[in-house]
Amino acid sequence: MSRSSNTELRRKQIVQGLMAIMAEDGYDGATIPLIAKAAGLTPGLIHYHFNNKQSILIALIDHLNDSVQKRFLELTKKNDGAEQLRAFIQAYVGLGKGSDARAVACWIAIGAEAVRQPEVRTAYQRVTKIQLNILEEICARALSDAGRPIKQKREIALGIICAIEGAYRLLVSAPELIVPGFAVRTITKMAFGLISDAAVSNRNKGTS
Amino acid sequence: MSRSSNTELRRKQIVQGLMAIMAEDGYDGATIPLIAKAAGLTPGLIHYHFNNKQSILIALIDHLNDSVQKRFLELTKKNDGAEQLRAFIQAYVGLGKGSDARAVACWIAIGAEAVRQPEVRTAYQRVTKIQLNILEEICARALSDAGRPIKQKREIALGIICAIEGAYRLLVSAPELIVPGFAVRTITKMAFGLISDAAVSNRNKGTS
Amino acid sequence: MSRSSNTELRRKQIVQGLMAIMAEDGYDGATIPLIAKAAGLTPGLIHYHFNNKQSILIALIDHLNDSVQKRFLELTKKNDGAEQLRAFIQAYVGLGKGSDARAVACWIAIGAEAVRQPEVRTAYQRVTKIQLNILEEICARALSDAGRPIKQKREIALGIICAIEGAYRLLVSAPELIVPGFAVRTITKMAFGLISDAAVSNRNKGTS
Amino acid sequence: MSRSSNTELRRKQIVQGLMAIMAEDGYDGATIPLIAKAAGLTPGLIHYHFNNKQSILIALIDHLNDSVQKRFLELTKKNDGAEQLRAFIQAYVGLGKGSDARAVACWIAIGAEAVRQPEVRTAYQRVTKIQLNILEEICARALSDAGRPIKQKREIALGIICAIEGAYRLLVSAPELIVPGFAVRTITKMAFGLISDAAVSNRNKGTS
DNA sequence: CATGAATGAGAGTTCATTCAT
DNA sequence: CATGAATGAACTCTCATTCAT
Repeated sequence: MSRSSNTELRRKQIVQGLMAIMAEDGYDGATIPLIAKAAGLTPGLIHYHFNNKQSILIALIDHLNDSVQKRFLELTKKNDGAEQLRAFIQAYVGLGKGSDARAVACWIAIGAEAVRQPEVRTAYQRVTKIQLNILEEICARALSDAGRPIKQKREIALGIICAIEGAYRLLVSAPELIVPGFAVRTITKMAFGLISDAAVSNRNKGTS
Repeated sequence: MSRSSNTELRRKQIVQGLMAIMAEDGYDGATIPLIAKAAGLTPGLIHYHFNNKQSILIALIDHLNDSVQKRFLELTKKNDGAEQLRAFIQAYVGLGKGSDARAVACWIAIGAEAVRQPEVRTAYQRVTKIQLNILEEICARALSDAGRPIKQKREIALGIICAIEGAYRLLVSAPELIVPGFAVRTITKMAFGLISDAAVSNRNKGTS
Repeated sequence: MSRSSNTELRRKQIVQGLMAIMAEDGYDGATIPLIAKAAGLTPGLIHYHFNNKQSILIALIDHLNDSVQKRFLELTKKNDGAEQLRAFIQAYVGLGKGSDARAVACWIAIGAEAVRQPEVRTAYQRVTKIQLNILEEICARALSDAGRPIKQKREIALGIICAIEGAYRLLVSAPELIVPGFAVRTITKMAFGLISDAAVSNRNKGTS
Repeated sequence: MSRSSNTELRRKQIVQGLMAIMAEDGYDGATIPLIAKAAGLTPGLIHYHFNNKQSILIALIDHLNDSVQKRFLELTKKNDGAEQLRAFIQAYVGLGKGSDARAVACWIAIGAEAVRQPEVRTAYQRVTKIQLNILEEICARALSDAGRPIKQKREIALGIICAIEGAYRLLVSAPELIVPGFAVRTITKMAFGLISDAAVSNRNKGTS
């Protein structure tokens, strides 16, 4: 092998450094010197491997997407729609089961940055859409298994994603209010409530 | 002899200024000069009426709590638990119905700041708890009306709050993914799913 | 008496306020708001009674001069030169004997301000000169009593003033180095050393 | 590969810049932009080489200590205690003989800052103690040479230090009162007065 | 690749002073 | 006399970014 570039290694170090700092200090609090220190590198080198601070954040978003998808794949081997749905929720909100509190804290900060930085919003939407599509398929299967029409798979998936994102919020922003184990338990109930409600939902149309 | 105080007026102006800027630029992007400009005041005067930037944020949190509660009170005149629950969800996620997209964007930024600033976290938790308590009482009534045990009112309320907070996130961070009218419709379904599931939830205990 | 102005009272309050704050925070640390608070007044009123901050300082210098002179007059009733010299040193460095640690700390800060503010320097020199003149007379009497020529009264007085000012410095800037009771004891010795040396000082002329 | 550091050079420049400005404008008057200008650097660079303004001051205190000690070593080659004592006083108050009026003005400002900044007080006390220890040894030798008990070396040294510090004060704060050449001449007399008084000081015990 | 010095803009904050009330 | 709101300048300090070495 020729003397290989260590760019990929460095980029990983830097993204990990951003994650470590951002989890505690937010995006603005994650300064280049702090990221460099956490990564064991010098500030100048950061800008050799990344054009600017924002592009590190984009890389982190992709990294988080990769790892949550990997975790999902590990957990779901079942063919049954309901089981896959449980596995999905496990993978996303089951903190302490392979998940990472730092990643969740970063994700909250990323959502806030998405409001103001268009490029970040695009990346945030992209990975959210990927996960939404996965979940939509799972919902379709679960609906089909339950003998319900799959027409509402999109809104059901969106509802579940909302509940998951909201649980993240409370977990990092108001941890004292959280009942242990609540998140997986309750979100699962909400998800299956939506699935079983699907056939009869026309009754509630007036409520929107 | 002495001048009459206009501090309350000024403080309101400043809080409104913070809200206007923060909705677009986040907390760190809302600099004192920008807030002052938005409020039609000079930067020096900001610090005459507030000790520091953080205390403006705390005041904004209280203001948001006040207005959302006021909106809730306006919408709920019914005695029926289910109707109150619908009204609550309306009040909180019914954007375009007296709600304010800026307020939602701010709330997202506040949750992110709550991670890193202890005083902000305290304030965030305080108002979340207030709303959680209100919702808990509504859930208790709805459960009682439906002939279900009210034991699970806390977790149900938490689940609904999660869905609402998560909907906020998507609305401001990934607006393109949102189906119009989805939020009120789906969160209402999830809420009633939890209510009607309450009596039979022992079956699902293994899923947590 | 007619409705008298309270200007003199207010000026005293303000000067006392400056002294209280300046003793701990220095001249720059003694901000108008802090002085006002210490004086139980409002910041705006400060500038009604004094043109600017510097003029409060000048007033304080005069006040300190007044009180140290008053203290000196109380202590010296003797006609004997040596006794008067002892009384003078007592009055100036005898902390704990009617003296005021705050006044000493202020005096140090005043000396530092004298370097940069010409008006302050003038005031500082003026009161130092007053005290120098008093001391010079005392030295002249002591020299005369001892049968020495009074020609060196000026330099002797200056030397004693130096020792006193230096003792102030150490007392407030390096209190841990001070041996209790050292100041009065040693400065008295140095003073009488100069007095008794006066007649024979020609021997040492080469040392300057 | 990596750049060689010029930090030491820059730190020296900055300390010199502080000294130049502080001698005229005091510590608070020596703003970062002024220091930078005097050092021929940009304000931002100041904080690259020093954590904060206070740490520049601490560095200056150490620098002043170094140079006064160096000056003392140059002047004293004698083994005779009395000669060393003369050399010490020369080194410390002999302005115009290798000394620096700016250094003296800074030293006055440093003493004033020592009152309010604990870290500065510590540094001030540290270097004062170093010089006190040196002087104490010299006094011990001089006392021994004169056939006196050395028990009082500490108080004698303190008294001389007081006189020196006080002379500094008058030199910069009330220069018009100073007689040329007075300082070295008179302090030397006071010092030798204390030395020769040592054996008979019990007589004066009542005067403290 | 890597270092770390350097820049310039801009942050939050404080202040002496003024002045309408 | 007295208040306290208001101003504008200046402060220390931090930062993303650049670039000579």
